[in-house]
Amino acid sequence: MRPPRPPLGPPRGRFVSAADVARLAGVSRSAVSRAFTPGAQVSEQARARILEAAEELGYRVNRLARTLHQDRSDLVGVVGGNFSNPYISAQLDALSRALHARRLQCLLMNSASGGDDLGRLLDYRVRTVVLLSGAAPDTLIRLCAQNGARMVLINRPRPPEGARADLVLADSAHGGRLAADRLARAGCQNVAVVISGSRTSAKLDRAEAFCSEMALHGIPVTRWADGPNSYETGVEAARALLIPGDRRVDGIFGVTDEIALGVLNTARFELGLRVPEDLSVIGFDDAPISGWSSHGLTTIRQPLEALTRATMEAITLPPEAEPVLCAVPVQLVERGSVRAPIT
Amino acid sequence: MRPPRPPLGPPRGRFVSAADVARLAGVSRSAVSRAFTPGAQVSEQARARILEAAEELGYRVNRLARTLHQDRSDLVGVVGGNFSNPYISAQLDALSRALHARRLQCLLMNSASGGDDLGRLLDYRVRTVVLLSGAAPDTLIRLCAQNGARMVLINRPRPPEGARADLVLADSAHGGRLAADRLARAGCQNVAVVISGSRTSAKLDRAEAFCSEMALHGIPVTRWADGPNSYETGVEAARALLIPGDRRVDGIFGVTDEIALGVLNTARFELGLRVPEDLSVIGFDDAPISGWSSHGLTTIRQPLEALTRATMEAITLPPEAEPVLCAVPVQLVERGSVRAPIT
DNA sequence: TTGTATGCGTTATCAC
DNA sequence: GTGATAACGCATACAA
Repeated sequence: MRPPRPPLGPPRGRFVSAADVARLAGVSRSAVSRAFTPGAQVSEQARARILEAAEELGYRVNRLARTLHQDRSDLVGVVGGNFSNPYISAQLDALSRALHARRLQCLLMNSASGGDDLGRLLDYRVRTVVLLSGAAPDTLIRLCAQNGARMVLINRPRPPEGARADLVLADSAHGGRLAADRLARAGCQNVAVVISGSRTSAKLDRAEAFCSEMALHGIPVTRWADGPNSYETGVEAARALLIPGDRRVDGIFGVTDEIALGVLNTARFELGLRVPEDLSVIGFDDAPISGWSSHGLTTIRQPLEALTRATMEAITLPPEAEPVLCAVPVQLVERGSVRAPIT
Repeated sequence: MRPPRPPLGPPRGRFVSAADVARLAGVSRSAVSRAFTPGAQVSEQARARILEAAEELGYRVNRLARTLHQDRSDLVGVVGGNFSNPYISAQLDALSRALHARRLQCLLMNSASGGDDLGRLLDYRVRTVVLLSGAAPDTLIRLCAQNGARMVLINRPRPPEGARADLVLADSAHGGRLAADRLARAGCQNVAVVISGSRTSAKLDRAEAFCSEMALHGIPVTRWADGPNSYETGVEAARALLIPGDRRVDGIFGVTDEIALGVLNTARFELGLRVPEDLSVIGFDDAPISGWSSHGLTTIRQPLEALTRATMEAITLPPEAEPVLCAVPVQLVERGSVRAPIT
């Protein structure tokens, strides 16, 4: 039992409650509640007195308690594995802005921090879980289904049959083909694709489509798949793939821009190759830094705005709505890291 | 009034509650509560039955309701203005990991999304608010104080007298001096400092210290302050500052790495200057991409680990503990964008 | 060890 | 328009 705190006293490490405000304003708790509920019936006079008291005390409606009563919070769980990845961080920036605009809150979870306690998001009664990276663990899928929370997977592997999840997918296959065609047009004779070892399906899809398309062109493809989705992976791949010789690799597709930038920089500054004269490099994502003049990376762009818009649509669907599938088109962005087409 | 849902029925858009579990396990609700409270008294037998039922239903303790009872959540509000900034995103990545390790949750707020509704964080009864960018609005400071929430400011302006906030500050003044001394040793005769227009005190401090130190060396400094803390700001500053002439600027200090990279790239690729031969560039932060071989930016490093550790210490302090001030040392990192010292 | 009763801060329902 | 009262899901003091 806590002692009733004097209305104007110093903070005691406790949050101000509606009861505190009611006491100061000389009204009942329900009146305070109504004053903060849009469309509720309160006299203008009482309302003003209440708001004044609230302002004085620094009162804020406890949305946790409100959620209790409504069984649906305005929290959205956002899961990512590496927020310093240039594309992920751009995604997060755009998504958090968009959530904020719809008055939803972003409960962030870094899945890189070990044990997949992603289920903990449900402890906070998130209305939706959004996955930016990693595969959706079966336990999480089941947990969301059992608790009626929506799930939005962005460029993630398609979950097992019967799992209810919204899918936002950039057109990986088309992107992979675009990359392949571009390298072919550049006259590449011996190309490689660098995939991270994590083998997320979106990245695999990009690589698969790239390989199939290259097969049509009759151009051999070396596959390099190891390590996380990171710059260092690109660095190591470049060191391994770009060994001098008469059949040296002359074109590389990195399945993410971060990987491609690792390849690009290693080729240029460590191995002394000229890009695009000696080596053509193409990426996938179109992260902001890819356009910097220090890189000039030709890449397959996943438009961030479209991705974010589709994500927000799925997020704001009512819990019982059928899952949606949203395909986001991609496009080639020329920047100069691939040789000009031969005519 | 909702109908009691069949234990194994399909999800009805509602979260599973302890009552549901109790029903299935044939025990009271309190027993369920105890089974999930570490150190509570439950028979091993009941406990097993309860956990099994919980597993089957996909039950998760509602931490929102638990918070209600404890008046202290494990939510930490994290405020940033631009998550795609290379240093901020690295900070966020490290911080979210560290929070997760202490079983705290990260409630993210993007302050760039307009109206400073930062007060909304308190609606979720966050135990602490962490500011990564922007200045702390007075209203937020007051709100936190009145509600007994801690506040941690990372490289932010010192709040008004009497405001209780933990401060984590990299040694801006020392960093600014280090930058100045380094450019002086490189033989620069005419330097500039590029500050963002946002004028956060940490950035101003860096610039001030730089200017004072340069004055000691008798080297004139041009100040350029406009635009946000972004790459483009560096680009525009470079275009404006690096006009050809016999007294051209031969050294530039960018108060953040992102700005410095904008300067560096513009000088190299747009203006055709050689760095460091024609122009020395030095930054502040040591973002991961500054070390990439495409940049090789000499910079003042704020060690991320120390920053994060200090932040976590402040975050985990009890609400009533006195505010702490933690100074984080900085150091010069040589990478080649500044000319070798003249002897 | 177990269940009952109470309180946490809120909203919704109900008399007045 | 207003105030009492009953939920909401949980933890806990207390009784059994």
